Amino acid sequence: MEILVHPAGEQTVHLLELGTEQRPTAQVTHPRADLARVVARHEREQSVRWVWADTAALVPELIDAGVRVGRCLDLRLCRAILAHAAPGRDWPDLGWTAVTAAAPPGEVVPPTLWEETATTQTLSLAEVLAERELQQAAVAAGAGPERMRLLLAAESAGALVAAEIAADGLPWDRAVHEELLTEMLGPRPAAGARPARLERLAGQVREHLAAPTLNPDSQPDLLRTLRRSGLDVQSTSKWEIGRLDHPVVAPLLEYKKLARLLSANGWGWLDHWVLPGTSPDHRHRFRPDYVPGGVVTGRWATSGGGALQLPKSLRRAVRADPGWRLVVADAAQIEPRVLAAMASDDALAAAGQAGDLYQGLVDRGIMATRAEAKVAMLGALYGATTGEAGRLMPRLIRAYPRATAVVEEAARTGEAGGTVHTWLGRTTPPPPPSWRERQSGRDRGRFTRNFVVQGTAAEWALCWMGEIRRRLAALAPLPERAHLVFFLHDEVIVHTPADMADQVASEIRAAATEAGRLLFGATAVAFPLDVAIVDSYGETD
DNA sequence: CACCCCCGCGCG
DNA sequence: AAAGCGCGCGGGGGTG
Repeated sequence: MEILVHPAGEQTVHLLELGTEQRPTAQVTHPRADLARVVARHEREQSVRWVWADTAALVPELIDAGVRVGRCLDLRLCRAILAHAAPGRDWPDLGWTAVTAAAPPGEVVPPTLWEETATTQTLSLAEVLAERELQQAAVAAGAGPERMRLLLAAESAGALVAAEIAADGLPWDRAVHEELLTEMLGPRPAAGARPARLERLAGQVREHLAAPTLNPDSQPDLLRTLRRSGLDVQSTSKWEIGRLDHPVVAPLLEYKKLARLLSANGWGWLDHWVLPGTSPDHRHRFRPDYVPGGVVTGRWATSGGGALQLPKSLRRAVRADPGWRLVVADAAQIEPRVLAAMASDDALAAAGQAGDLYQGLVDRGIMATRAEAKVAMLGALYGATTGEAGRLMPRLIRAYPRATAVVEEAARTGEAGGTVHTWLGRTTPPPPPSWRERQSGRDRGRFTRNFVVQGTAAEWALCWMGEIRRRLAALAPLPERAHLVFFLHDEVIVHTPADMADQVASEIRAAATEAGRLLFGATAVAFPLDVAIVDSYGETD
């Protein structure tokens, strides 16, 4: 059954059973403080799909109260998908344009910001009910109602996962992180000062360039100084500097690497984003602020913390609690596999059957080396026309005409100003009316080409995670339940009691197969994972 | 001072 | 200095 939850102000909350004929059959009003208890009772008694405007606005208080829900429908996220899929319908403005950014931990948020983001509070019950009915009508009238329902369910499950990861946090070993920083940068400096190692490197750079006042953090200053030293560079990128023959290259590249580490994940980041866990025998926790559906293609984004850019060099600091383990799983070559399934390309499916799809291309004599196979495949997915990828393209098209036709077709549609959609029906926004003035058709074509694959891969990942979440909930009750703690496009980390790690690993594998079946039915495409059971994320590099 | 853009680099 | 997609983030430096 479906129950709509609608907070009315700070004090009360309405619960409405949604009848099969889309009309509410029973409405109950509770004090807001009772919400978690009421939700928990329903969860115990029957299988419920909760329907609400905004998961991020409701679920954290349930989690705080120790209550987890099985399924939901997040109307705000569904609206974002449906408004693009059915642009002809008359969608009222509900103030849902912006993604809700949660406050970083410990941050004092100005009240005005809260007022701007807490837009769902102002909606009336009637508006939410009307929205729900509009959405159902749009789904039913759409090109693929079944697929769209799966997408909306998966997107909503993602919102639950994101809320739970924020609550549970990624276990983080502060001491390991601090050791790494000290090792690479030197001891923690006074606020605003450069760490010793960086200061030394800056000195070497200034010396090699005979520029005693150079600020290596200033791109204009650095570019000017390099050119004045007779170095023919157009930028200060490490790519370009790396091919120079000059004694400044080594210290400068090292400086850039370490300066990046300091500014992105230094002591400041650690203080701000890694906080004590809820229990004394826990490690600290990094709580990523994921934004489900934050990317046009349907990938997640982040808003603060940079969880999706966690440098590999720091992954050693991600460590399970004592008595717990991390199960790290990533989907091997998910984008080409998804493409093979979309195109029913049995030849490409067969190449990926044994495990490594790129190696499969080599074994079949299509490409000479694995590196070549990867470059060619990524080139096809991204729309490469020149260089090595462009040169290899004809061989790929000849070997896999069905799969390559899917992305070529998406590119042609985009070049002509059309919209394309993913397997489950997420649609590109239309190009703005004046797009040709600012963007070439080729640019738009590369975007739509990649959209269908990146977006469908994101759908697979959502189904995978939703299925993992469902299976883990069935495995054990809280608080000893294994739980998702990290997500990175095609990779997950589950934090699990050590004695359940093997079981968790096999559930994660089964979930991957199930995700493929949910999206594509009986497909010839395999969705293998690389799975590792470790104490530290760094062990998987 | 707040705001915005550019650049460069981390991730997939 | 990217060929070839999608992002977030921080620092510098300019503008109002």
